[in-house]
Amino acid sequence: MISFAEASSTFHALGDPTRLEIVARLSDGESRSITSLSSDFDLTRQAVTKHLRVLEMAGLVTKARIGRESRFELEPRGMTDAREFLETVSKDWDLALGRLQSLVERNSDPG
Amino acid sequence: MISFAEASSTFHALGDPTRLEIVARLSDGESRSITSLSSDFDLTRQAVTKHLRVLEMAGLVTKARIGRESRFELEPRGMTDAREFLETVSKDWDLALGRLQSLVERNSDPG
DNA sequence: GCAAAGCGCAACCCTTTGGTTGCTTTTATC
DNA sequence: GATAAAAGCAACCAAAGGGTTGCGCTTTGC
Repeated sequence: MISFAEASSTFHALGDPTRLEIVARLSDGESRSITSLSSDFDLTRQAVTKHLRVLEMAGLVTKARIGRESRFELEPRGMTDAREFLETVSKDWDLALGRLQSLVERNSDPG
Repeated sequence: MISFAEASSTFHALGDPTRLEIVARLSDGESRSITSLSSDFDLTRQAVTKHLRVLEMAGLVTKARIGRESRFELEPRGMTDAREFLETVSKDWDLALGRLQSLVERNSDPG
């Protein structure tokens, strides 16, 4: 399982609208340069660069220098880890609710 | 589907270690008062209150005033929505990768 | 009815963050 | 080899975030 620290880092990276949209744009599996990504937003190249660094640190994208370009692509492992974290919490909840439910049924059972 | 704005709000709420742990502690399905939750952390009650407000705004927990207590419990819908968002992105990626894969196979096919 | 528990509100403080501008460095291209 | 494209680096700035303290309000309980 992914650690709490890693999970919160991943969620923090996804918790910005611009970064979330960058991730969504990269979900077509293709790599993009910083300039190319910047053209999608009303932001400076440097601002986008900073966002990409945050995503990279969280393990959500990977960077590759190709010629004079820095190309970024999605690292699906990061997202999978985050999903699994949420699934774990949800399962805990479901389980607890199930126990509660059976407890209620047992108590309301007049047998 | 959940909107980008909602999703980034949810991820932002989960992107803090303290808040993530609050969510985990509430995953047993039971409600807790602010003072009770505060005792789990080395933080002031007010600090925890602020975190709870962020979680509430993101739709991850619900608040209920009972007597002199404010009891919070997990709202699993918020987490489900976040999970579904990540699943969508992952599926897009898988799909794109599938297309890429079949393209490669077609081109390398000597037939 | 009074003390204490639980909470809300407001002010304040320091750090992080998201953004900018300006300048240098590396790589293509003609 | 000069020019332009792409990116990196550094300084700076305003706003948001996470935290605190202090005080007042409601509910409980003796």
